[in-house]
Amino acid sequence: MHSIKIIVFDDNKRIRDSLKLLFTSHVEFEWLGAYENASKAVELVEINSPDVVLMDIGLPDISGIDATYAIKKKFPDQVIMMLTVFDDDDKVFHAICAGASGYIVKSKSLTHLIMAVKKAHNGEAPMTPSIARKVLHLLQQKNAPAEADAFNLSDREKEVLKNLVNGCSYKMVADKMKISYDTVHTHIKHIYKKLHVNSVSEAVSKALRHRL
Amino acid sequence: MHSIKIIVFDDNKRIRDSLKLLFTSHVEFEWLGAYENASKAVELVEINSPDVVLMDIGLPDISGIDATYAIKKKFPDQVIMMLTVFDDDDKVFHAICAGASGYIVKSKSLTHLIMAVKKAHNGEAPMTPSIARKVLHLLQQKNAPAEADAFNLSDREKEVLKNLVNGCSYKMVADKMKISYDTVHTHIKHIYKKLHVNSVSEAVSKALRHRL
DNA sequence: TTGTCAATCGCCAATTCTGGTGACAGCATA
DNA sequence: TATGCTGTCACCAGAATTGGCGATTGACAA
Repeated sequence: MHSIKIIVFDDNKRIRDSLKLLFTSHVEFEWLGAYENASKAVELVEINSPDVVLMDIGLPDISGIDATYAIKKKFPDQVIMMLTVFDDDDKVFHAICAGASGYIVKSKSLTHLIMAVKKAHNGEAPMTPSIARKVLHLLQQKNAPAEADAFNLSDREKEVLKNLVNGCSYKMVADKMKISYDTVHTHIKHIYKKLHVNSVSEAVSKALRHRL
Repeated sequence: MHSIKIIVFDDNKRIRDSLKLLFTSHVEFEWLGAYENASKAVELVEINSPDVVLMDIGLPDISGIDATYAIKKKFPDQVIMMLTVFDDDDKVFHAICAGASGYIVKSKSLTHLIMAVKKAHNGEAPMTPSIARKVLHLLQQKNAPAEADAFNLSDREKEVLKNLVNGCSYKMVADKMKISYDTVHTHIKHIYKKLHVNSVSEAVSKALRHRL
């Protein structure tokens, strides 16, 4: 198995130096260089074709997150590991959405870092447990259970609403549910009362927002 | 710091026994017992008030995921760690949505398990990197970038659409955007052509689905 | 300069939606 | 038994939406 090519973007010279020392002293790695800002990140990745990119988040000029977006856009399979002192929800969230493959805080030991880079290169997603926790919470939030019951819609009403969400007109709903147009009308009137809305568009957006 | 109380749900006797041996031989833990099915999980948790629940996924009768839902519903802060041989996307996904605080595969060493339980108890979210990768992918999917450009909507059209999504009528949109009713009408006609729809409800659901 | 396109506005007719007031059967529950 | 809820259906009038047909302006590219 050949060596893992590493490139680094970090504005802190001390960290660049210590990373260089770390990776050049391990034969499993090939050091491609470290850069203090990510403004030329895409070109550098293109030229050097690293196996793993180590990216700081709080970069001047272009943020590590934007750089990650840019790199991922051009090289979707590029492995990028976020390496940072911050671990606030928002940063973590955006980094992940940008396509980061791993996320470890700088306070971790250097052996941890070595392991993490190997894992990332291996297609896994190393991250500190505290980060993992944030990620779990984010995912849980994104998939909060339906709040359908809160509005107390009857089964039939839910069915009508579902069809509305799918873009059906009154007639089409009537057709699909094999009931008369006027019944659909009645159901919808009830739905409107319960959801406190008064148009299909409001009902649809409320339904989707509350995952009914 | 007092000992961490552990309760286990796993249908495999061999595993129950080895977990018992493991945790009773470490003073940091207090062994509350192991059960082969989760049908009484909620009551058992209520009676024993464990610090950490170890839950197998592939349980007979009631699945570990359902049990997790049930426990979390009654005790939202309960720490539950999934302990399983499976790591397919779907199971992982559902376990997380159910509220699992950690997710490690059984193949990991016992020392790993001990560490993981401690971390989970400490509010972190231990998970094997391969699981973490799945979680990242799930989150990335859930937040896929807007495909707005695909439909080629102009800025103004996007703005109108946004207002429709918020449940505005033509009149309200006109008001908000300080343009005439007929202009709104025209914009909407263009939007309908571009999105290949012919009603607000369809447009709204398409917009929300594609995160425009 | 010509053509294209976004953004603005207008009018008209057909269709659809909305809100109101009814009605009736069935089912559960108090 | 009475009451309430769900689900079904009907009619009406006013409001909103939809799909045509236009039009003018300004910006930008061929």
